[in-house]
Amino acid sequence: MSGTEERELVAKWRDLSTCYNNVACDLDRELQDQHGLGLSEFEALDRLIESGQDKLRMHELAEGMYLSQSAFSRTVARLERAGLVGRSMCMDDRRALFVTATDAGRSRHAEARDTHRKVLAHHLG
Amino acid sequence: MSGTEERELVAKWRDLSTCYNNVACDLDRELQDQHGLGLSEFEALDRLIESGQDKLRMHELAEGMYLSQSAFSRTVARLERAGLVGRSMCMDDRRALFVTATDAGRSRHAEARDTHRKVLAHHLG
DNA sequence: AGACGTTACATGCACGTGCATCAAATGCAC
DNA sequence: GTGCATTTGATGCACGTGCATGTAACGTCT
Repeated sequence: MSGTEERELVAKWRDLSTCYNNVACDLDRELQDQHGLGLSEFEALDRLIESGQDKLRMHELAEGMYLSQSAFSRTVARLERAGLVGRSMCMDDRRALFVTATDAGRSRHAEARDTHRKVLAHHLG
Repeated sequence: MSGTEERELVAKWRDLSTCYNNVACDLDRELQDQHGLGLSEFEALDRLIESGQDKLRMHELAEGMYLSQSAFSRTVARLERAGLVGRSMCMDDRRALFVTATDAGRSRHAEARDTHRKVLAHHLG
């Protein structure tokens, strides 16, 4: 690999990193300040509601979210503690848990959604 | 903003997020396993050495690194504890500290640099 | 049925991070 | 000069994360 290629590669990585961190930082701050939601909390709530399903297994909801299993488990626990989602037993498979959005969760999501989209539009639009 | 535009925006953000996390995760793991360096530690060391300067003020080195001042301070502290950089007083401004790479720091960087570039090439090449 | 590996979630722990704050040195106004 | 805001870097604290592990409920194979 030539020095020029290397420098381009590193520059590309720094751009990616800078861009991601700018958006994530801004997003987290806005969601936290205006709606009391962390970024991963919003992301989980958003995926749950946008899925169209009224209940999803933990494992299904976790798919595609860049969080470890433990981090995701705690994220849902925080959402539950805040009254935004509920967890219920799954009778087909008693190891699994269903996650459902509460009314409070739906309305909080509706509010936060605008903030989320606005920040994204500002950075990526 | 139309629903289509929104979905595109969210999709773009998820792509960015996914891509960044994949690279960062892989990079951190490889650097940690093979060279005992965290990602932010490598990044700081890399910027210090690639700067061409043999010493930089903390504040200068921190520029462009997506870390809070406190996180950066601790990152350099870890590098110092590992013997990879040294900190020395700056006589022009006695608040400031100079950071310099040690020989151990330079050789560790030389080793880790290949790993770093290889991971970047694999993901972004 | 019994044994064993696998899957789904939760939890103890160590660690890196950001925020707020602190101490010290500097610059600036007067 | 004195006073005060600003800058530089360190630190206490709370918190989110990943890793390893634990627990319980599957599935499979004999």
